Amino acid sequence: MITLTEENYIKAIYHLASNGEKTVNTNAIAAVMQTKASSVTDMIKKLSEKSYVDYKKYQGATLTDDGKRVAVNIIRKHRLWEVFLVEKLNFSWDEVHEVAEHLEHIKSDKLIDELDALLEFPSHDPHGDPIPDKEGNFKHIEKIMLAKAEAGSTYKCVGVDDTSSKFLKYLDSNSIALGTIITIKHKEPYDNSVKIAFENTEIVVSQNVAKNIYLKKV
Amino acid sequence: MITLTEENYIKAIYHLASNGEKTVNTNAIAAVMQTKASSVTDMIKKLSEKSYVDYKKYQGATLTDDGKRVAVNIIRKHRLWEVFLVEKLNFSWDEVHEVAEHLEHIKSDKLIDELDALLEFPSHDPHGDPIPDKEGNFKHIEKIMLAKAEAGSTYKCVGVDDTSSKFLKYLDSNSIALGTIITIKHKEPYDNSVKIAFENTEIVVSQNVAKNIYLKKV
DNA sequence: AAATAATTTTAGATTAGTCTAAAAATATTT
DNA sequence: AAATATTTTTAGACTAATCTAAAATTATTT
Repeated sequence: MITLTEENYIKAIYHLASNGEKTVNTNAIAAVMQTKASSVTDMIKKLSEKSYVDYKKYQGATLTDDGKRVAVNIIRKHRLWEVFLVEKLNFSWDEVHEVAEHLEHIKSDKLIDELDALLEFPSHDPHGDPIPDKEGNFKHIEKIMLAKAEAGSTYKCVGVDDTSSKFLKYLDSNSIALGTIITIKHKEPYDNSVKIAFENTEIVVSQNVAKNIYLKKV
Repeated sequence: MITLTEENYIKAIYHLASNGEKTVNTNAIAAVMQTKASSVTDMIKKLSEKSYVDYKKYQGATLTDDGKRVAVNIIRKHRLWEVFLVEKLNFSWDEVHEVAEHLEHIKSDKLIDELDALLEFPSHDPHGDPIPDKEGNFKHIEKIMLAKAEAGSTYKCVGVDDTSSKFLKYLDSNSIALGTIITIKHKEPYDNSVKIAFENTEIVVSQNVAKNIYLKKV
């Protein structure tokens, strides 16, 4: 049996490992889990005993294949529920994350498989993130940060990194959504802001924003 | 903040109070919660401090208005999720209870209101139990136990008491469902079994079964 | 109304997850 | 390479929910 807390730690380790190094350090986990390093050490030991992570003292943690399987399954559930909330329950993309954080822990294979079918096997969630299939395979989409896009080129918006309500509402208020076709007009070296054009509009976005939008060349 | 465990105790007390006396004793709660009387005492004290139950030592517990409000809200969520599982995810009525036990604890008003709308504001769950509205009002259906129905009369099946998978599968295998029109052919005084007729069939059901089926005169 | 039985509560211990404060190990600076 | 800073771990304590065993109360029987 795996507890709710264990699942959340595994998920945190998975996310930390996927955007960066493969071995995850204690403080980083503590930051994500909003807890103290000492608590993380305790939990890592427990997860290590249960074979969800490999752990050597002072050397950080990495997920085992078993741990990865658990993480991907939770992510599958989280993203399917997000699609459900948007498609069937009229949630907007900035409202789904928190509720999905709870729904993702419900354990029932039939529930998830039928939900998947009801939604017609969606490949991406409302933020553009890929949804793993039953076996845990995802289609990796090649995408680049807006911050790294080249001036003069045109792209399609295919995802966001920050899924906080605040950021998504900012995008809404600027009419940027998944699928929006964006041309890079100018990259300002001084503050790394970027001038972009789409649908008769031209706006300048900060570096912070530019790092949280993913594009694909068109 | 109310914990998962507290919610489950409140629900248990509500159900125990609604089929019988208004004051619920410690051992009865322990039986429902599959725990020991001493644990129940501890929890009742805690719920009493939080004003969800009235409690005097050795005198059992009763829900306060606040406690009832919590209980009815959980029941609303439970029954809406059951309808969702049957109507949208192809669950059968014997599969829904366990999953709904978990889904009922997800806290989001928007989630439940939108779910209610998606299901077109159902009045009853898959077992015939009424679904409270947002304000906690349910329409009380007048119904009688099959065991108390009178010989010679005709009724419609409107509910079941036991929602265990075992019992519901028994009903399925005998083609008894909500809405089935049943005529009482004979009540056997020896063992309180009942001979019933419906749709070209005649079967005898035991007293145990007869006590778990609810009928309404037609 | 005693005696006995059943129920309920208390006292003290246990587990999961957390914390603080101090110690140990590793990394960085000088 | 020694000193300092940072990170991680340990030790011991705390809370929520549970348990066992014993004590207290209430209910039932004789």
